Amino acid sequence: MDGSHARLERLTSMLRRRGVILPAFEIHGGVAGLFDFGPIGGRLRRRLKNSWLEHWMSQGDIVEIDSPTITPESVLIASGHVGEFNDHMSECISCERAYRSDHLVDGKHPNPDILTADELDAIIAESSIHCPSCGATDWKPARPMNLMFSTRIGAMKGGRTAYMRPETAQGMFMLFPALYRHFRNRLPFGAVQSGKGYRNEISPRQGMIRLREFNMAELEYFIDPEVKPQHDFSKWSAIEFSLVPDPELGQPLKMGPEQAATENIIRHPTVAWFMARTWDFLVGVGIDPSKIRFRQHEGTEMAHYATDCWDAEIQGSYGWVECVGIAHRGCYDLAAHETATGDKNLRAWRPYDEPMIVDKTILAGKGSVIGPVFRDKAGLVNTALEELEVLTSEFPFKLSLVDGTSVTIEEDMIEEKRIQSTEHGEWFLPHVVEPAFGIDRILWHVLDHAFDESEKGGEPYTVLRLNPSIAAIDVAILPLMEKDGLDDLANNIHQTICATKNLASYYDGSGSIGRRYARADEVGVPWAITIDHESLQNGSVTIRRRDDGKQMRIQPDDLVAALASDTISALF
RNA sequence: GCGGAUGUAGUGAAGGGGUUAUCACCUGAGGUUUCCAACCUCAUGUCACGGGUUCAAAUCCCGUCGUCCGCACCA
Repeated sequence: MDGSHARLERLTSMLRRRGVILPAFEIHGGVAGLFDFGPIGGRLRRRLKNSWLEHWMSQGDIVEIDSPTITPESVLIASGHVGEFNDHMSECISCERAYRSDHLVDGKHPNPDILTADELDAIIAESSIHCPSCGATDWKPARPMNLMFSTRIGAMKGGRTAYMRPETAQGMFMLFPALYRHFRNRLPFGAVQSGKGYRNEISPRQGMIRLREFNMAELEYFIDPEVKPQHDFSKWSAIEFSLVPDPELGQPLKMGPEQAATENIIRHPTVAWFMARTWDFLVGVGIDPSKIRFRQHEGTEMAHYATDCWDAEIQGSYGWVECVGIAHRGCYDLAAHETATGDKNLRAWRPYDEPMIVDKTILAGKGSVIGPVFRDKAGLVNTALEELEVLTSEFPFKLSLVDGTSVTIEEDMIEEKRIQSTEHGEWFLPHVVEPAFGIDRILWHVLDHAFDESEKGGEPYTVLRLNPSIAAIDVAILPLMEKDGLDDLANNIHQTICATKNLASYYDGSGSIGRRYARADEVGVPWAITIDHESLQNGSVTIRRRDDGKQMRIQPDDLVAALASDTISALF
């Protein structure tokens, strides 16, 4: 443990020293939970995000959207975040332990969630709630603990309360009608969004693991709950995942995704599918496969919206850390927004195989009687009669109208009528499966797993074994000496590479060649080229592979082409 | 949020009421060097922030902020 702690300190030091990840606002004293991505980290994160986007977009039925980070309060009330995030805490005066106030009054009130701080304090005092830890009954006043950053839209007094979004998912739900049109009314489809999320954590700790402003990347995949999903799991037939089910349901085991879905360990095949695709992504960006496991949320731990949730956890310097949450949210969100707004565009249309002929017997008002009796209310009466679920044969009876009044219906006012209609399908709320990725946590573990300490000539030697597809810098340009025109040639090559799409190089001419290799290795540059006197004669340069130090000569044009097409490894 | 520890160049550390704050590595310049942290010379850069005590504060005191550990919390 001490050894791994020391390694963690060396890693964090290196990340600061080399401009990968640094505490933000440091000259003003710093702010916990906020980090800068420096010249290496910024590009590294960009590439990780791009890999993520490409990974999901490659599926063909997924599009990218982007929505505001400032979110009106009503959206987050509907989604449940305002309630969830507005916990009150009560602190015991004698032992100073803090507990959630609503948990303390559990059982003393039918719905403790909705109580204000004063109401909570009143119940705690009246019922002389004992501290679960020390048994005392004296409590400090309940204090709200809002985990969202609040702000106001609009200046002056007329502003509207808003929050910085705690997740990007709501953006996708807001855009459901547009997505549904985009996909020509056909499920399943998905939308991804990658951006900032905000949570005003009480005490951010553990470096990049718990942040106040963080990079999240979420996918919402909308499905028809009545259609059996068709997923091809053959790609993972030989792979077994480490699965940790809810302890009440089963023991940890190793199993492929298809079998786990078949045996109902993973409750929905689409969740299994996204777990498998997530595994591919993580391994593809350089996470050690043996350090990935999927853990099922326990019933009590499940987020307010989820019906089944599996976290992809990655093992690193901080132990097992949740980096991806793959949740089956059911129709929770769309239903909540529909209820809150009354908007009917959050549904999808499911055609029946055969049109359905619906026979209905209704009580229809006789216009000649209803009209004169009820006059301007006659229309309302007719509507109410048609909507009656249970037909009565007792008269007279009271009929409630939508305007809140009620009228008395006599037998002679109505007649039974059979009507027949043909229904071709129905509107339903799609279900959604949501893989949500903490980009910063994944980036941290990519660095953690790539950080390789060894020895070279008796000296400690550090190599960041980043996957070339996400390494911040593709190639280091090293003139053997900065004279005789070697530096000019090196600079030309540097310019050419930087001007090539998706490639970045850096020029380093100071210090011995070994020192410069070491500097490049430390930040994970996969390739280094040196320019020597032979380069001046025939143009060729030496290319060195980071991971084994192997070298060969190559023409700069061929090098750029091979780098751009990612075929350079094949040359060795 | 509570308790404990702590904050000195980019990194890691030593020191400490007194005039120019020390060391190593790193970084930069020059020299040397024909491919894996070599060597020589020189140089840049630091006492977290704010207040107090004092003739004098980086040092003592208080507060704030940050960091680490424990408790609590953790879409």
